[in-house]
Amino acid sequence: LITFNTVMHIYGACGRLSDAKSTFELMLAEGLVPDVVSYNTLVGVYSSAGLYKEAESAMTLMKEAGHRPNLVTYTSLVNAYGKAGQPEKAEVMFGMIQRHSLKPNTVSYNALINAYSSSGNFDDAMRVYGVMKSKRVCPNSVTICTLLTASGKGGYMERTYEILSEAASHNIKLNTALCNAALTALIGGGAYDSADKLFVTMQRDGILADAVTYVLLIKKAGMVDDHMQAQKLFDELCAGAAGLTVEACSAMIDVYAKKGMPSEAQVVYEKMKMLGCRPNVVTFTSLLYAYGAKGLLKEAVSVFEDMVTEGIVPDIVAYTALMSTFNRNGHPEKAVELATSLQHKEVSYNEVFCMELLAACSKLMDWRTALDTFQIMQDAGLVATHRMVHHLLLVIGKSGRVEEMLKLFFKVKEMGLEPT
RNA sequence: CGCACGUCACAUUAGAGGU
Repeated sequence: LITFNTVMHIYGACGRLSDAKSTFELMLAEGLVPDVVSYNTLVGVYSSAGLYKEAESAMTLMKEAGHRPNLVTYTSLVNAYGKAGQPEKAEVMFGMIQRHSLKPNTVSYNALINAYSSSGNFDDAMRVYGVMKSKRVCPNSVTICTLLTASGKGGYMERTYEILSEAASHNIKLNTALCNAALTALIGGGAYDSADKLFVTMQRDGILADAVTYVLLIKKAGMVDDHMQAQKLFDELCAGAAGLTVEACSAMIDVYAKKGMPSEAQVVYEKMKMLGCRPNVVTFTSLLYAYGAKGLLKEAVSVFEDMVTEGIVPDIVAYTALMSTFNRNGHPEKAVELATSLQHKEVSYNEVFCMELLAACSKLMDWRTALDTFQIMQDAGLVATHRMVHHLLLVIGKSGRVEEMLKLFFKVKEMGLEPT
């Protein structure tokens, strides 16, 4: 039984949801009776993916089998809603914990705080933290880490130190993950000097920098235009004990991409392969961008092809980067063609992708495709933004279709998007 | 014999668009 539970968990951890589910079914077929942990694992697998509907039906399955959901089950569901970007529902689910006469513990509170953090709602994250303290539930280092992330995402970088002092007052020792979270908040808020200072403090206090720390520092170096420093850090990581990661390599390549140094990016790419670090879709996208931004269309396209040859499935970001390369290098028709060929594939459009497609339409004065794009967006349930609509109006207008343009203008207004 | 010990929930890092 424990073996099956563990296997399910492993599948879930690497995103292979259907394998996790079939393991559960296999378990039944083998005549084993799933226990509370089995069901919780199943709920947890779906929750981490933000699939709250599936998580809820797993809980229903659990009840039908005669098990009562426990604190772990409910906390998973709080997490499910958090991951789905629905903190209000997470809060409701949190309330269910008490309604079933269970007592939320530190992990439950952390999950709820993180639900608010993920959606950028720092105030509510802090509010829940306050409730947690008033109920005498002890915060731990995960709590502090989550709050730091919340402050960064919500744009309250200046509260970093205040939160760190919360850690001190609860006798929570700083660790690497905590410092990384603080560094992220500081760097995200542009407080580069403070970030440097914190890094010095880390070293002084013997808190080891890990691969995540290096990613942050490499990124920061890129942001202050110091690619030499970024490379130095990268070399340090390659040589050091922390271990090289794809994230670090991708970050390094991205620094060069943004600096317009594709050959240096290529060198990093070669080096990572030599060191046995496998490039992923992010790595390839950054490399592609490096070439595309420099006007090297052929090279960019060949990076894309290499990626596919390597058996890596391009995602929506990779496709968008390729489209943008076409657009920037005088081939908007290829961008449109690419988008058209995607209609049969398993990629879901997002707003960025649609904007890039619109940019192509605009260059081609292709108002029909532009309107189609808008329709596809609606069908996909994406909300129309002002930027999107402005772009669209311009394309149609510039194509000389005043009637269609006006029609759209009023249609959008009716949809509830007030003209600015 | 006792004790300890295995499976479930929470946090930090990389890529694309700008009227």
